[in-house]
Order: sequence, then C-alpha cells, then structure tokens
Amino acid sequence: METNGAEQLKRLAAARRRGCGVERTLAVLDGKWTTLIVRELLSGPKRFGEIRAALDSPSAKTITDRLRALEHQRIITRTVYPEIPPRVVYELTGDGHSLAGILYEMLIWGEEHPVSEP
Amino acid sequence: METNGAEQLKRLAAARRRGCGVERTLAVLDGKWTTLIVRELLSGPKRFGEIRAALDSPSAKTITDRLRALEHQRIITRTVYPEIPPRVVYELTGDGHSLAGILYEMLIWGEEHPVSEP
DNA sequence: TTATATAATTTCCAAGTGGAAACTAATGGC
DNA sequence: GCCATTAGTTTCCACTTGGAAATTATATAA
Repeated sequence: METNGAEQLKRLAAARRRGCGVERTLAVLDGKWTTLIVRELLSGPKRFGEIRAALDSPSAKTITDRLRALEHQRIITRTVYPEIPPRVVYELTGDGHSLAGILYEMLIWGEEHPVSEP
Repeated sequence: METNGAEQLKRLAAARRRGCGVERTLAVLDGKWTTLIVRELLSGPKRFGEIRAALDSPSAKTITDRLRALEHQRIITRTVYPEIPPRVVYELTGDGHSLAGILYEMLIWGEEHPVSEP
C-alpha cells in the first residue's frame, strides 16, 4: 500500500471531489464517546460495566446510545447471556477492528503533539 | 515505523493506561466541521470564502468559530491582507500538515466500508 | 449617491447531546 | 421478606452547537 506523503495528498484531493470517505468515517465515529469505546474494545470483548468504568463513567444512557449506534453500523456485536444478574458482552466486528489504523494514527499524533496553549 | 496489527494493538492498550494520545487528538479535531476544514487545507492555503463554499456552506459563524479554535491550537495560521475588500488566507502549520496520516486512514476506511444499513 | 464585494461579528434562537435520578427485571443470599 | 446485583430504560433538564439574520468597515464602480 502506497502511503508516502505526496500520494496521500493526491488521493485526499481527489476524494474531495467525490462523496468522500472521510465524511463517511466521521459519521461512524460520531458522538463524544464513540471513538473511545472503539479504543476500549480493540483490546478484546468487554462487558457493559467494564466499558463504562474505563471511560470515567459517563451516564448509562450515553453509553447505551453509543453502543446501539455502533451495533447498527455493524462495528460491534452485542451478546446477551441470559443469567441473573444479566451479562452483556460487546465485541468488535471485522469492520470494527479495521478502525485500528485510524486510532493508531490518532494515538501517535496525540503523543507527538502535547497540549501547548500559551 | 512499525505499523503491523499486533504492534498497533499493543501500543493502543498501553496508551489506555496513560493519559492517551487518542483523547488529545479528539480534542483537536472537535466539532462538526473541524476535520473537514483540515481536509480542505491539506491541498493548500485557502481563503475564508473558499473553505465555506467547499463545505456545503455552513453558517459564517460556525466556520469562524472552528477556524479560531484551530488557530489557537496552532493547527492553522491566519493571514490578513489589508485590501478592500479584505482577503484572509488560512494555511496549515507543520503540526496541521502532520494530521494528514489520520485523514488518509479515515479516507481509506470510509471508501472500503460504504453505508450498508438494512 | 448608492450598490457591491469580503470577512467577519453579534444577537437571538432551535435543535441536538449528554447527564442525573428514578425505575425495572429476575434470582440468589441473608 | 428484603437486599444486592447488572444492564438497562425512561423522564426530565441543562448545556452546547450550529444556524439565520442583521450589522460593520471601506474602497471602488456605476
């Protein structure tokens, strides 16, 4: 796969004239917590409570909303184990795992550009 | 640069335990139009009106807000040419250009995963 | 004299988003 | 009988975001 700078810029310019994959991706990674949920699941399947705890505990409603949206877009699967109390496990699909490259680039950029407001 | 899948996942898992570069990047690419403004500027400096027209014309206030935020974070520079009528040109900084890798991964993912809701 | 062009800024408002708190369901343990 | 547990759902509310419209500034053109 060709990934040198000049080639990237050429393809990004071409995409601007079409529908644009960037916009499609932004539509999937939409909402305040969505990208971070994907990041959590990259290290393996997780239960509802584990995801919530890892993210500094946003409200249950927020997590549920985001998980539902990701499920509808086939980024994650949801498995309910009919036990008491209930156990629900979320796991990335193949499409979901393929977001790793984006997350990885975000990680690198963020680490190389720490906050520096004057 | 090591970018195979296993190595990426290992580093993403490690980052989860620190502050996290992903969150830092998300803070920069925040807001509905921010990422698309960066995409526009990757192909070269642009005037205010050009950016607005390229983005299906969101309100002037919205564009101004986003451009100001990007300027404060040193992702873009703003150059005013004291002419009548005024001309203002926005251009990516080095830090701004270095976001190209993220945008490129987003482009590829978006093109390889078209919408497929049932 | 008045319209035009460009890049804003300001005010006001509608819609969207996320959070808090209360409630549910079902079973096992005390 | 009552409580704890897990993963929600529901209702309501506050805050944020973005958009519309009016306004500004100023030299040039008609």
